[in-house]
Amino acid sequence: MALLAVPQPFDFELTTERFRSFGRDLANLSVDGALHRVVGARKLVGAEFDLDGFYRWSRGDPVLKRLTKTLAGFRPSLAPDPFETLVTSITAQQVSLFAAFAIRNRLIERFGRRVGSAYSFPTRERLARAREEELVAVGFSRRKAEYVLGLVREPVDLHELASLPDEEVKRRLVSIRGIGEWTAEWFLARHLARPRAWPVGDVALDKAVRAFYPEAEDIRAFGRRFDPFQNLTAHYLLTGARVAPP
DNA sequence: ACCCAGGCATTGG
DNA sequence: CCAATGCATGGG
Repeated sequence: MALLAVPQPFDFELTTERFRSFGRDLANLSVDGALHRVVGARKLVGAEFDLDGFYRWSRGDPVLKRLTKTLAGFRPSLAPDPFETLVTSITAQQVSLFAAFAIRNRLIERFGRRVGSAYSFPTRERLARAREEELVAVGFSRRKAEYVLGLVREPVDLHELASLPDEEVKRRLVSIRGIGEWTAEWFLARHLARPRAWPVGDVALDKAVRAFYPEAEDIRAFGRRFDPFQNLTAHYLLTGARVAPP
């Protein structure tokens, strides 16, 4: 971390808050204030977000104006690897993040590689050799185990998606069984850092938006007012709902 | 014993 | 096109 150049402003505690709020996270282990991560540190601290532009733009919205002050320096952490992003999202579909983290930790312990006090996330190659029963044993539903095993067999180059526009990324991801709009939007938001990603259908985002904007009706339509900062807005509302509720 | 939680595919109208 | 249903875990 000492050699990592992070743009200012930056608040380490706020940026890593999510890794501590839903139980222990084996792949993003927070110990004694230091964040241990095997690879991808720059992504992890959200270095590529345009916070200055967001803060200037947010002055026109009283809710975000307050949140950007309260959460000053919060850089949404990004997921460094596309495969890990998708598998992690599958674990989080429908269930609480407490349950998702527990299942994900068991997946990592079972199929990942231990590196010091942290673990590397299971590779696509390793999970390609996993059996459905083994995934069920760590807590996946049978259906979700099918999704993961189907994903590892998809002939798609997940790294190539980074070069495509938002809509094309979504189109390709949603064509994969087990990946719907919610998962695709979070991929755009948390892996590719696309400014306009807006995870419609997310129950936590839905609740956060309604908490801060009681007048909100359709969340998809409401997101347009945050253009072109939907991604940062979603993250500030979600974290705000936890640490600085209205 | 419920109910909810950062969805999705499947089925049936 | 939309409504109903099953899924499996963790916390309240």
